[in-house]
Amino acid sequence: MRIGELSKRTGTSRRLLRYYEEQGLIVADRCANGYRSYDERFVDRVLQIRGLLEAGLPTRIIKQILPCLDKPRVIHFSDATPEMLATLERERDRMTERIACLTRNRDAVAEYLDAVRAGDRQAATTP
Amino acid sequence: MRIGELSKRTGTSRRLLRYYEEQGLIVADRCANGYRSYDERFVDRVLQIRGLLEAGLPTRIIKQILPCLDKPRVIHFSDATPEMLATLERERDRMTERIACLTRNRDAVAEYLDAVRAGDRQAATTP
DNA sequence: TCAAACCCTCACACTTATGTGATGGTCAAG
DNA sequence: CTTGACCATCACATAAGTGTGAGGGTTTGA
Repeated sequence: MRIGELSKRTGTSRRLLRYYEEQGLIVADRCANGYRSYDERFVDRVLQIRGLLEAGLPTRIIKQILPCLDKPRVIHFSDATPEMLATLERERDRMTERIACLTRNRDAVAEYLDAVRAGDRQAATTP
Repeated sequence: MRIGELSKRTGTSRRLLRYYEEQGLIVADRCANGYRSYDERFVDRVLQIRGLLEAGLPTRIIKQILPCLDKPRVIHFSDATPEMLATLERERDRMTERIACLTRNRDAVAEYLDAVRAGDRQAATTP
């Protein structure tokens, strides 16, 4: 598929798809005419990237963790330098912190909404 | 406490504390000489703001959800317009999505690290 | 064959969260 | 009274993610 279709299927502008490529997050191959060519797997990959960006991770970090997330879990030990592993552990912990913070605050928002709704119900039944 | 102490206690630069104020996330009162003055509660509040920023929420949204998170759960129904409630529900759902995405990817990173460690152990015991 | 709809690269612009520095006021300790 | 450590505002700068448009090729269908 070409960039336009990938753009539609991921809800991501062409501009951004090119940007992700520039940042090394995806590597498209090229047709004879120079057009980028993507296969099915790019759809999920792009959605994953967007989810991580949305969750506050910078492309620099996403680039580092993406290779760990490939489906046929093939570990290239040559890639896994100690520094790399340390980085990944740090990122894993940071992600855990983010999850905790988001969960705490989401629950508080949800609780607030529930309370408002309870108040509404009471206000409606006891005027 | 003045801005310098709040900065130290929250690990947040003075510049950013002023920025958060400019964005309406915190409201400091002023001493006679114009210095900002903060009480204890600002420490947690600032840490909460940083956690949410870190988790990818923009100040615009943080400003909207912060009032729901106050401890003495006092609901100002006058504040709770239908649009406001709709916004909060949307944000709650977005936060839930972020949490899911982060959890998925964090688990994948953790799994990868575990696999590498298992491989190391095996490589070490069967050379 | 011509137009519409793609694609390419390049470049400038904007927003958001930040850093840094200039310029100057306040205050406490020597 | 001066020095150093605070504080204030203001302005300029930067990186990251993203939009937009110019200038120019390719493909496809009427």
